[in-house]
Amino acid sequence: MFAGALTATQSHPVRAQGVLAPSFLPRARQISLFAPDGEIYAQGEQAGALYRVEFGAVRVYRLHTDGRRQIVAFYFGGETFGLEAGRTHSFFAEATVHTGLSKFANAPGELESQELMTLALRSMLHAQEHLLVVSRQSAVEKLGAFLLDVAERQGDLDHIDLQMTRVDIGEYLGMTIETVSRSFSKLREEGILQLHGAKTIEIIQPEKLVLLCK
Amino acid sequence: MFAGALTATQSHPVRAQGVLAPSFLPRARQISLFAPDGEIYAQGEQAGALYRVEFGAVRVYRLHTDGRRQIVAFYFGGETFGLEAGRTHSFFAEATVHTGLSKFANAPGELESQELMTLALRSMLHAQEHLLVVSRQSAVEKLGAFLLDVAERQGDLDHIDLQMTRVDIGEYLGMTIETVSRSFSKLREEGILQLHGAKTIEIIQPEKLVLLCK
DNA sequence: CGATGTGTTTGATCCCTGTCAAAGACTGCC
DNA sequence: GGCAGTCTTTGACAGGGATCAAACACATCG
Repeated sequence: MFAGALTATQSHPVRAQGVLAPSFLPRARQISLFAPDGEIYAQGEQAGALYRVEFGAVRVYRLHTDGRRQIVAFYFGGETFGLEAGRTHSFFAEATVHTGLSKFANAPGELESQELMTLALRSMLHAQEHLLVVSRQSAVEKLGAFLLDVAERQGDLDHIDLQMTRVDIGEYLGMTIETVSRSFSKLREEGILQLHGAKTIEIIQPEKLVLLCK
Repeated sequence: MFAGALTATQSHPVRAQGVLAPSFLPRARQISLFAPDGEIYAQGEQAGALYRVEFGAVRVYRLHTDGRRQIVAFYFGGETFGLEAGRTHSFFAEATVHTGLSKFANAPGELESQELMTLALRSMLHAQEHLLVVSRQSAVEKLGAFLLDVAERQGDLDHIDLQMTRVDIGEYLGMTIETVSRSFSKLREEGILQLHGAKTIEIIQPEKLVLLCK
């Protein structure tokens, strides 16, 4: 699970595409590496650090009492996560693929900073956006909205590198992997997108996709 | 894509109930009254105030482009809402019944306060709780979880005064009014609850309800 | 107190998605 | 490069909720 830590190497600049390159945080000295499914933190653990994704991707989720998993967010390169309301984590965080993270200490007193407030409000906003997507009616629309979100966050509106499995997508959108797969097929059949392997996606007709999901 | 904001508040996990008399905010001088469906604020309007529900209930919602409405939160007596990430509201807020609100000024500079940060994070937590309920789970389970939430927030675990219509509940839980109604009937048939009129509910077997909804 | 309109319940039917099953594609490893 | 295991796709089927429709309760007002 834990994949050790790589010292030094401040790694590539990382595209700070819009989302939260926390310039206000102390510069990280090292990057921790995580293998796929590697645990970053668990529910109940002491919170108090922020993480920035240098490369790879992270899923943050919660477990239902019946064992089902609800993924509440994914984080990609350049994005920051880990902020918590209390002293302990109320979610689990894992890498979905080989992932590198910078860790920033975060003393409680610093919580008052304007930037952290912004981070908190954005998380709140994202949670609400997610709610709107999940409560959308059809499976194809959910998937489409998800793909548009990922494309925008990855900075390329035509090509997506899905750094996660169908299981992850299903648990994020609240549907089974079969339905996820069928929805992909439907979008492909309609000429909206093309799949080069299961995880490399080309959006052929972005306008059509936007129309479908909005 | 992020336009802005978020209505925050108190609710779920933290059972401070009725609390949330935000001592750090200036005391309100008067109570504004709203008729059922009365608009409190609209999407796009200037934000910058917090509201506390004195009596009645409030729905906060967003409109999908297809005209469907997604209610993201209800607020009852003693609870506070209206916090926004940006300068404008990204949601609509309306009274569901005859409602009284106290309004608190909230200058932008005050956003750094620790209390407001907590409010934002709790709001995020509530959104994610809501997500767990809405995605997955059967209609009966959704309704059950909703009723348990409301009962706890209203302070009486056995009696609920639903200050909203079936339409509101449906738009909150992501299902049609027919399904909401059928779910009520099912819970009644199983002896879990009893309805005195459509909006006055008595929970006969709270334990059974908890078991059902996990 | 009855009338009208709104809100709720119940019924019948259809379709989407979950479930079970199996074949096909891809990846990592030897 | 070939094998094994995992991930993905596709198919068949069933069930739950959406949709369409109508009867039933309830509130407000004349």
